[in-house]
Amino acid sequence: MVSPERADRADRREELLDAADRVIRREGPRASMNAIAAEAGITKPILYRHFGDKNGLYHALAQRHSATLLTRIREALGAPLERRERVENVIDTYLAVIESAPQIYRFLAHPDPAAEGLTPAGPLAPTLQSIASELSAAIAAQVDLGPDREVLAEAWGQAITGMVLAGGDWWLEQPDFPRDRMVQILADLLWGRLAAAADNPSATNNHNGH
Amino acid sequence: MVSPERADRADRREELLDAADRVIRREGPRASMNAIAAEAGITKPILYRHFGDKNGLYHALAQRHSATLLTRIREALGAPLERRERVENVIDTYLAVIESAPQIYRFLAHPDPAAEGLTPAGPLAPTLQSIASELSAAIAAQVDLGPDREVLAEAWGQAITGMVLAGGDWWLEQPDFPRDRMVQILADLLWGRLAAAADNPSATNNHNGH
DNA sequence: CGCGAGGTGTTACCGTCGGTAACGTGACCA
DNA sequence: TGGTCACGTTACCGACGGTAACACCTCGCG
Repeated sequence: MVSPERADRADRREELLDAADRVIRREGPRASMNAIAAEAGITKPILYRHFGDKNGLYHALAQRHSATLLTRIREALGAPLERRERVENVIDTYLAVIESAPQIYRFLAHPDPAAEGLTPAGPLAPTLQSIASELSAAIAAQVDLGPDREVLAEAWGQAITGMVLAGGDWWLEQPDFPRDRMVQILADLLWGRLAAAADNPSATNNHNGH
Repeated sequence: MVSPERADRADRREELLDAADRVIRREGPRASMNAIAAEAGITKPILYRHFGDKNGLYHALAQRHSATLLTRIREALGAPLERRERVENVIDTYLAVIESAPQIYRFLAHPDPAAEGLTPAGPLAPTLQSIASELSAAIAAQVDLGPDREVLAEAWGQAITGMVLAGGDWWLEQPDFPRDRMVQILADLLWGRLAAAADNPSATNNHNGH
């Protein structure tokens, strides 16, 4: 074989994940097992020996990337800042990551739902579920929300994750849209700016209209 | 043929959509064209003659359901209420719909991304994109947001849609969780309750900690 | 040295899916 | 009667996820 020296199995696994990473970066989250195998210079059965099935590979690959993302989010969540700055920090961290590797991010956030099927743990991808949990825990620990603390924190964790997800998806497609501006927009939304703003004086459609 | 009288083509199309609807309700959004054809008592090529491809069928089916959803959302967005009540009304409308037919809703919100591929128009499903647009338009028309009005409205439309989507997904899986309570939780979030709440006095992890 | 064991790799296949080509069949109309 | 046209079929294609079966290479051990 051309491969010079063969490392042990764990290293080999990392090589395969590198190959999968390259293919997904190039072709998006719908890369086929054949394509990944070809990129690695081998054929399908080897992939299956290492990862069981496509979900196994995707799971391994997702863990790899989400580990760093989760770590950074966790840091941002625990940073000794005022709450507004902390929230901005978390959002900025997320947006920075998805900006730096959009294809990989798409793979993490919008995985091909084929074949995994039964995920009763909600339609958020596993990585985002982890983020949501982290967020819920941080809210419950840091904010005084009264007796409904736990439920509120959990629901809000999910909702905020979905909010930043959708906002980030949209932002990625806006050309020349500064990241810090998007952070402000999302933080402002969370800060109730929509609720606090005045009615539009020239409104034609609101309840003052007619 | 067993079919007694054959209606004209448009009616036939509705019959096929009914069949697809039944299959999706039973098997979820991943129903195969074969299964749908079988449910309708015919074979695949007829489906393809009517709908072009799988996306055509899905699109037709989505329009059918999203039409009513969009109408109701639009009504709620234009209702002559105070803003908070209007927002609650919109969220409640959405949650009521997804509660009444979860499988259909999942089909609308989380379609099988196979084969449609190139949707550079964002990862929100088409139906949700419509909702987001509607929402953005309503915000831009009704709320005084200063010079950044349009950008804010568009970004918030996406973000709020994602927020309610993720929140709704989570809520669907909580047993015995009253809908109006979830509406309040989401509206409170939009109203900045997270931002306004006090720090948790017994916090171990916040910036007062050490 | 011979020889089995086990890991690495292959080819060739299966079932399913979305999608299509080619053909049959009936009603309707000049 | 013969032609046309829509409705329906069977049979197929290529791509996919996944697997069985076999080849090779190397290493430890008598």
